[in-house]
Amino acid sequence: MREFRTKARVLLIDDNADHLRGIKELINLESSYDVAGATTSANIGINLAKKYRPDLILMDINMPEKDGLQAIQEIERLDLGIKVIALSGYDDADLIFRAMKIGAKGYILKTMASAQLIRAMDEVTAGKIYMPTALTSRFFEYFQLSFKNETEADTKENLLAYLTAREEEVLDLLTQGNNYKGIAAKLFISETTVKTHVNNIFQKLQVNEKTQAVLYALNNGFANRRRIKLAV
Amino acid sequence: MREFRTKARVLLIDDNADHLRGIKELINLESSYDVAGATTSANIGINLAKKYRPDLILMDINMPEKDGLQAIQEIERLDLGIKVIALSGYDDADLIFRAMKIGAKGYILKTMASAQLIRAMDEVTAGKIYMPTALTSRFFEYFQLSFKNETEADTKENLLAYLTAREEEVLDLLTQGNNYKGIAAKLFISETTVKTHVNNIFQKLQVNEKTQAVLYALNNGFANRRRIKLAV
DNA sequence: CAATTTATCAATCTAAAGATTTAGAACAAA
DNA sequence: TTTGTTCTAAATCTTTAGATTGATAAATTG
Repeated sequence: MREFRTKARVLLIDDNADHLRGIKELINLESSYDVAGATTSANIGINLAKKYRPDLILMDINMPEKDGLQAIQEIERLDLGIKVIALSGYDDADLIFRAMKIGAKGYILKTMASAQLIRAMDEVTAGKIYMPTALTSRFFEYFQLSFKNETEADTKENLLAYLTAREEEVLDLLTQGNNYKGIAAKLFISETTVKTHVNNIFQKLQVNEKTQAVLYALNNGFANRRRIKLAV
Repeated sequence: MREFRTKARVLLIDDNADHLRGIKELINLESSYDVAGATTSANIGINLAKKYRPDLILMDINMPEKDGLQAIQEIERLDLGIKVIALSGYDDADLIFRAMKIGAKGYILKTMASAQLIRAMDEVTAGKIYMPTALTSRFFEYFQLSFKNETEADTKENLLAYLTAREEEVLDLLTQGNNYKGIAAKLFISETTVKTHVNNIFQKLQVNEKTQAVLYALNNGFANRRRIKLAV
């Protein structure tokens, strides 16, 4: 499959010149990829990325001069569709989490076999996100730990459950910053009715002002359920 | 390696009786596992989990009676150290995300080869978290999408930067649900001073009420910076 | 040093929020 | 059918919130 496409062009960024040379040779052995450039400087790497628009970047994230994670973020913000694979010496869960958060398409340890790197390059080139099984496990442990507190908070009774459908609508509009007049207009009801609903909401949530109701809602999974909070 | 340990005990929960039987036979063929129980009811399954304390649970998460995700969450809350692998008919990113969020140790599609299931069971029994490569990619796409808005939001000017130290203090107390009297008491200043600060905050954040200022603060990385928001 | 920013406070408004009581209509459940 | 819940609304009242103007002292900056 790979054989039938144009060779993917790869940019290498690693402050360790020896390692850089090693990867370069490894990739040159692979018929599917061309090394479009190689540099030991993150800043130069970012400029090369802009200039040569490679398909793929292998980025060492443990560099002294400039943080590799920051470099990845800058490249992602350019929005050039360049896929970045993070290379790291450490299987640190926080590093993995942060790299994936900012948009790395893969995360490989330098100690891993070259086959693993090629596998990652193949998958990422094919539009997928790739991470070795061992690191995936590491990532998820960290991920689940982040949610643990929140999940425990869920254990306590959620007063939002007592709200009626209409009260939820009103509260939802409150969490969007509306005042009572605005809510009345949007729901086509009178402002006094809104006040009635709001007072009922206060009773049920055991608060006595708008802002507190909104804060309760946001802290207890209401409204923008699109937003998932990660306590890290 | 597995041969030298006691057989791990597995509880099966799947509303589809045929599928349940299939998995049971599959596991019986595996010398490393014993089926400790099998049921088509999530509720009965939870009770069996309490009673028999299996090492592992294979939980179908697409059940009509009770949501499998909810069942996983209940089992996690029991904190019995039972590892749960989610079985699903769908490779839906949101389902995967939610299952892993609440603590599933693995996620396997029913359509996957039995070897995949055994692999997952082996890994999870060994204390790791396991997800097939294809699903991992799916998960991370969703994960990165969640963070994209936030990253972009960072790009736009953050009006919070214009606040003075005192104004930040006042805003912080606002985001904790205090009214002006409360803030005055906590900062040992008069209520009119609080009002002055609040009015200045409004100017700078370009809003005109307390709740909106609080919402702006929460949506723009103010205060609880421990919390990372995942816009999903 | 002069100018600016920041933090403090008062007084005075208007507008909005919040509490409380009462009540009719629609609807579902017992 | 009766009972209960939900949604609607008005009237009334008290309390906050919010806008505006003006003023002082301290700290900062040019």
